[in-house]
Amino acid sequence: MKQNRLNPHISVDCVVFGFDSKQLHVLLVKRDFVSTAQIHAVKKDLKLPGSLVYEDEDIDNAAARVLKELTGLENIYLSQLKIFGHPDRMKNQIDREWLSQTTNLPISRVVTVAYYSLVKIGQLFSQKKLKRQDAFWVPLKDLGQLAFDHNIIVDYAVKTLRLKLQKEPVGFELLPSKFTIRQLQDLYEVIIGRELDSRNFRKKLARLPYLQPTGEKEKGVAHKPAMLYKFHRKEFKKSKSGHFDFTL
Amino acid sequence: MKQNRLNPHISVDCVVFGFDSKQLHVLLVKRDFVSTAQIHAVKKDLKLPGSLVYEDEDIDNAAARVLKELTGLENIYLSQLKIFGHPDRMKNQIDREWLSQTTNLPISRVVTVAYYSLVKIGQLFSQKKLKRQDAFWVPLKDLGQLAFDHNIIVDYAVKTLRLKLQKEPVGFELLPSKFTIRQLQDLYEVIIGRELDSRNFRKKLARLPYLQPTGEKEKGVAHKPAMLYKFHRKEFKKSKSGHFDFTL
DNA sequence: TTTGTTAGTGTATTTTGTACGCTTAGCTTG
DNA sequence: CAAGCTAAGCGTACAAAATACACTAACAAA
Repeated sequence: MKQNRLNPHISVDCVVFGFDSKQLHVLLVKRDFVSTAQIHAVKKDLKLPGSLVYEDEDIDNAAARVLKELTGLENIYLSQLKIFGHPDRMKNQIDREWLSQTTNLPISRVVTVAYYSLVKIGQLFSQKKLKRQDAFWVPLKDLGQLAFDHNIIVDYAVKTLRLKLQKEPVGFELLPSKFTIRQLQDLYEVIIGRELDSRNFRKKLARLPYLQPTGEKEKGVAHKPAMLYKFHRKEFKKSKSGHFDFTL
Repeated sequence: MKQNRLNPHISVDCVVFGFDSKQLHVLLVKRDFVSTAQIHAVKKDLKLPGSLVYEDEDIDNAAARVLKELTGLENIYLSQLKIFGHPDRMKNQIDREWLSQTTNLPISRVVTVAYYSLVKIGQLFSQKKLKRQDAFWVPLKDLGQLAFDHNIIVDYAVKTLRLKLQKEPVGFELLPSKFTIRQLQDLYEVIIGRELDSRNFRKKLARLPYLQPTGEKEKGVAHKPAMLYKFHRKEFKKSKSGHFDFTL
């Protein structure tokens, strides 16, 4: 199943978000590339982890495989974001050169399927499985210019993340398994770009059956230590399958 | 721009929803097809309007073009739904035969980009531009078996429609430009699959700046005639760009 | 022991959701 | 032409949720 031919028409790209209790980051990989013209600045040589899919491979699987190959991340929930298929999205000469060098295939037009995902940042660097050391967390705020149309893809992913947050408590995916309320609130503030009242935030949380205190407390902080909480996935699923709201 | 080569790897398919004040319908087209083996039942020969994209064509444009070619529908807002790219999605022999007959291309694997859209049913049949008369509205409830993996695509589209309704007042797209509150409520009840209290429904509506009475009334009904309302798109956009909610 | 810093609780007010009953306008039917 | 049917449209009382705002508690560092 592995050593198949590559399908030179369809690729996948993954936008993986991480949160370090300060800001949102995106996982990028370095593009090794020797231009025929000149050597390019490092900033220009970052891209989303992505690649062509195999002729005989499901697209969703391809995304998971590529992410693993390029970053070592495994068993990550990837969600389809959107397809980017403008015929000119590869018009940049550098991009075309890179593609033909790395694939040895005649490339005419590549349609890419973008995926996005949320991970706890620790997960990446704690893993020994990192196959290549050229995967980086880059703060969303200073992404600089990426290869291909990857800036557009990231922008779209950020919007989608915000929308997603309007309906699902997806924030928990970005935090360690035990976290404080403050961490959760910081995360929400970063994503929605607005400050929240911590008292009302807590009040909302108190109603949730799927947020449970662990009994443990934070240690080594220079102030009153906070309670650590866990997200109970099973409880969440139970509570979710209830009513159904609508908007007019 | 038109008479380009077809890209035999990527197709588009459109799930177009319509509402006839009773139930939801999906727009389907007949597939003309002479099987080498036998003639198939009509039910089996319905499919979503869709086709391969041209080599040099933006995917979003392709969806609009195909929809127009197959159904006459034009200037419809199409939204990307999901990509369906399982390698076996074309394993059915009949589907393969049909494809190679209609395209005269060597087809190995086709990844399709599904789009969905909401239209007022009248719009289709009032148009003279209907190029082919083999486009039909079929009630969602009795779709029967469709070609390819189109049943899966429709199911996914229905789910997405429901989700969409949780965040945007997308219902107006399905009604004629002037409609009664009752029509709007019926629509919502069909989509969310639950009855709503009409008094509270009205109360919610009363707060919306973008729902405006026209002054006209229904005619020829065997009861008190209802006021006709309009959806004001500009007002809606204004009101939308305000706050930002989130879910925990 | 004092100081700085964040955790964590409480209350009053406003807004929104929910449940439910009655009157009104027009057509239909005897 | 009057009585009756049907859906429109309004109003009220109660519950739940969002919002605004102020203080005490626990720990580390100085």
